[in-house]
Amino acid sequence: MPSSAARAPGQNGAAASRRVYITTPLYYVNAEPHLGSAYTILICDTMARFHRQRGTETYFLTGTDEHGDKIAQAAEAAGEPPKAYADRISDAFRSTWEACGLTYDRFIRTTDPDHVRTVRDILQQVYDAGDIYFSKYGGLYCTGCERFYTEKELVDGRCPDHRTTPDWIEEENYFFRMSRYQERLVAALQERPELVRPERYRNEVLAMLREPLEDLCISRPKTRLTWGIELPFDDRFVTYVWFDALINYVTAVRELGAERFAALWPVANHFIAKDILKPHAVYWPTMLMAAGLPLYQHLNVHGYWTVNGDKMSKSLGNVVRPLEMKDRYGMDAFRYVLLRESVFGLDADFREDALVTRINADLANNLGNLVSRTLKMQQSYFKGVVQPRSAPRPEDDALAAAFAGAAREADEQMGALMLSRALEAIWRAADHANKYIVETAPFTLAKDPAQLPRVGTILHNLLEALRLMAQLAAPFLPDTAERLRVLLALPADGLALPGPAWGTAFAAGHVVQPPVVLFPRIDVAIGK
RNA sequence: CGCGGGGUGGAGCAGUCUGGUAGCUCGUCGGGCUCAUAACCCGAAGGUCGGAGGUUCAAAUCCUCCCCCCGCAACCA
Repeated sequence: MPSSAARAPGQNGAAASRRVYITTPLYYVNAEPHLGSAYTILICDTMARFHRQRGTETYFLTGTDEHGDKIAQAAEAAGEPPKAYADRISDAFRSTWEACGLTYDRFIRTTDPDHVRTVRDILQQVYDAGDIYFSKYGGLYCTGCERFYTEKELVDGRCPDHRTTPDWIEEENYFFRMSRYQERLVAALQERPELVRPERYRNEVLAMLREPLEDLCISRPKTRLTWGIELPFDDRFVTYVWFDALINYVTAVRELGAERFAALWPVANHFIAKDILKPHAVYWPTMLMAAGLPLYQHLNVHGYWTVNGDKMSKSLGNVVRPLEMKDRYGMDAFRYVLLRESVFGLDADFREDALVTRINADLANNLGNLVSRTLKMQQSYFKGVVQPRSAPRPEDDALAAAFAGAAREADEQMGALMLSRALEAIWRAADHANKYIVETAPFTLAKDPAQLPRVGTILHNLLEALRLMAQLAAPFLPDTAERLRVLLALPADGLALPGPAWGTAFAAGHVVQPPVVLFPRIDVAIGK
């Protein structure tokens, strides 16, 4: 049954249309994966799993952005050709994401031939349409940095890095007539309030657009930079890295053929962090307008992570690496903490002590222990054999209702990108199941043989609760959901939605497994 | 006159858009249970929601002013 959220227009259009296209940013290959890059892709992975579980056609894209000045310089510093350097870092991303069990459909690289082709096609098209022109550009250029500076960026008129006075140089370049699309972009933001969300970022974009929009310089002369995609209409220049990178979102689905492109592109959901808001909320939609393509469905913007209250940086040495967290705590636990401890759109603080507390409280004590006690009783009293359910009592109905309510609320919250609240809702249902055990006290009833049928019913209900926990938690904790599914001896597709009605998933004679510890409690003092 | 974010019981955070019993997790104290990962359940203490003024029958929430903290070089989601 479709939830109210799935039907709410604008709220959850992706679900309503039964297909969704999810993208991470393309990670720039000048640094290796860290907490921030992991967070974005984890949200995307969770959303993708959520939609797939509901039978929504889902395409999920990630990849790496590999052209531009900074990469050329980093490669030189590393004593490698740019492509070899990009290969190396790109592999680091891919292998990290693979180790994390992420379920993207394609890992695109801006050096991929199909992408290069698409970029050149679009450039040519926009050029032919008259939205790209050739002009002189003057600016303050630091030869040490090989880049232009604005007056504001200079410190006492000097380059902040080299402390030299930049030269005024003039250069001829190609420009994209972005200014032409300013009004249309403002109109789009007003007509579709959820184009950029949460609202704080939409407001920020509207604030940017109160100033006149300048045209965008989209080329770099090869005399200055060769590591890029050559302009199709002038081989003396390569493409500015943002113009190149953003187009990846189109490349990936264009390669799937015209039909799927037409279906998937309008339901594009980009997920980004707030630092790259402007390219995605201003450059990209105007580029799409110029290319005659529809705008994306949503630009979803999240906040930043600090670490123990500090900005995460290499110089502070507090960079959190996803693989280290996975090795130390397990991928599901790491996923859970990131998604539970942050509110989409707001900044969040990562603290390892808070992570341990959260894992112990929610995963070990609440969910893990619920699994242990339920399966243990099922084992002790019935050797794992599921008993028939007799007529439900009010407390049984209340348990079922708690899970139905959690499912509904999780759906609603996911539609609004409130992953943390979806998890809260699901865990309230687990709470309810723990209370249900105390309330119904099957361990007391079991002492009286005459009460065994009631005990069987209670445990049957609890197994249903575990099944729904696995089902609801699956997008967030995929490995745990799978382990639970196996413990419950459910079929491989046993967690898909909509699943069997409450009380009908376990046939007579069904045998479940003895308990295992899903999440060992972590000793706070040691950290494990 | 820069831009943005934030100030909510001991700690960490939701809630503010769409005013109406101040909520969650952890911690503390007391009790219960014994199926369970010393887990689970119940109860309690603890907050003038940064300050001042205003609107309102009613303000953490709307308006005005003020104070304080944090980002805005690079790395980079």
